[in-house]
Amino acid sequence: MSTEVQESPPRQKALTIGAVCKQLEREFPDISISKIRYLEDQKLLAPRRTAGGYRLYSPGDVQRLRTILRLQRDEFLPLRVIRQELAAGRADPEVADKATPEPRALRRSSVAVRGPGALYGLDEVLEDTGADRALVKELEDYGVIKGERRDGEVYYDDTEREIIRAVTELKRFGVGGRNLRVFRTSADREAALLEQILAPALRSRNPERRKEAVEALENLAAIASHLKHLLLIRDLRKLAR
Amino acid sequence: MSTEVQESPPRQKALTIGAVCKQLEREFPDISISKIRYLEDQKLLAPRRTAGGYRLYSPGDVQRLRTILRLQRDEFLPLRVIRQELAAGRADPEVADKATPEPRALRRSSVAVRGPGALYGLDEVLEDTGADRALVKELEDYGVIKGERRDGEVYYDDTEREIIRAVTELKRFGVGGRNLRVFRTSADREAALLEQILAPALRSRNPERRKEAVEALENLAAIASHLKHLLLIRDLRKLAR
DNA sequence: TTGACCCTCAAGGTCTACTTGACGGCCGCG
DNA sequence: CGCGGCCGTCAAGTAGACCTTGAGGGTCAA
Repeated sequence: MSTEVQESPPRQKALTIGAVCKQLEREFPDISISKIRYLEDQKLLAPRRTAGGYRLYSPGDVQRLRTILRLQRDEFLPLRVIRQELAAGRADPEVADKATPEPRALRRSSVAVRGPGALYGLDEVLEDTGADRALVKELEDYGVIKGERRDGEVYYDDTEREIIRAVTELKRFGVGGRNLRVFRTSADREAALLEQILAPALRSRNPERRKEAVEALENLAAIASHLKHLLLIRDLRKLAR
Repeated sequence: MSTEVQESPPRQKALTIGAVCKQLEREFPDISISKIRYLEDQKLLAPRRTAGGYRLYSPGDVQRLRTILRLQRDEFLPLRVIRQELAAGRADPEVADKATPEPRALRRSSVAVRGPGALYGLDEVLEDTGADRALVKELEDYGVIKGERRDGEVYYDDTEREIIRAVTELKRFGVGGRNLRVFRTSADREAALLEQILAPALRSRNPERRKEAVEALENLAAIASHLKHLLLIRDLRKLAR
């Protein structure tokens, strides 16, 4: 319940890389110094440094590392996905949590900016989302979705299908039509913001750099989505009382 | 257990490998004949064969293949683990069931509009998120977070702490200061929208109704967050070409 | 019989996740 | 101050997972 707050500065709890390694090797036998450094190289960690360049890991850093190793060992997640999960704050730092209702909820990589490319026919999408034809038309008119015309048929990708699903649900609550513009314009504005930041790299002729930029974009998107979510909650809490 | 095939009609839907491939390439664009053969090589499939050696896939085989591909794409499981899951009968072969009463249980990152619960001291938050004091001050000045003053100390709730964390990460990418206003104003606008819809119920004197309204608010917030996320991805895909 | 499809098997490619080694600097203790 | 034990970067190498390719040849249905 009450959060005990300690007064004095018990800061100073930072460890060197070797100490971290020793501390974790009981729980994760295949840890190593080089591996920890590698994880940093992959942008999964960012410990602070001493003047001389030594890495110093705070308890928070160590906890983050523990989470990374657990996701890797128990959930088999690739580092690229772990990075996004962490950026989006979607990873529970709790370890000894009580029963998880579902051992493994579907976790569809939620920030796949490079599309997988699966396409769905219109009827399939309608069936699947419970939307009606008029709604889809409306969304197309608003330019929210576009579909891909191919020999007389329209196909939608998975993001579009999910958009249709979400909008259908919102409609059941009475959010529809022009109200959706609120969402659209804010998304557009954020995209513009992110583009502005990454524009040079995205247009680089060096494919290496472009790949990095797309990855950064995915990470930024994950964090941005998370932030928006949090801000909305913050607003709604005020509302709810 | 002879492989006697009766003349009876309701069977005989076996497909050749090419046909299977064609059937699945909509849902799984990176499927290929060689990949299907590889999966068999890895003991994940065992279709029956014609006298001449051709593989013949029953509907059950195809379903199994679909499960494999889904576990691989959505759950990131390595083939070794998928093989075990299948052997243990632990994989759900059902996907196309239309009997979902509520279209979809949304259980994404929690939308706990009520109950903040724990409070965290400033130092704790700084330690934990890697933020610096100036950033927190800035966020307070912008009115994004507020903290709770209590006998000379400032405390933050978990949402605020996560906001600080997210903003800190964004900053590492070069998103800072006035750019954050984009996020803030869009969150505010959405909150206003949701309030407008639920205002009567929220202000009701009937506690039952108010409770319902808060629940609806949480649902709406979850869907709205998801939608924003999808829209952002849609925009970014265009960006990333 | 013919052309599209399928077979196996060996070799090779690409990607992720590290490890190794060379060369050198930092840190604290006596 | 100097010594031994950690720590730093960087380039190169390794191991395994997951497929693809290509050669050489057989099967199937019209």
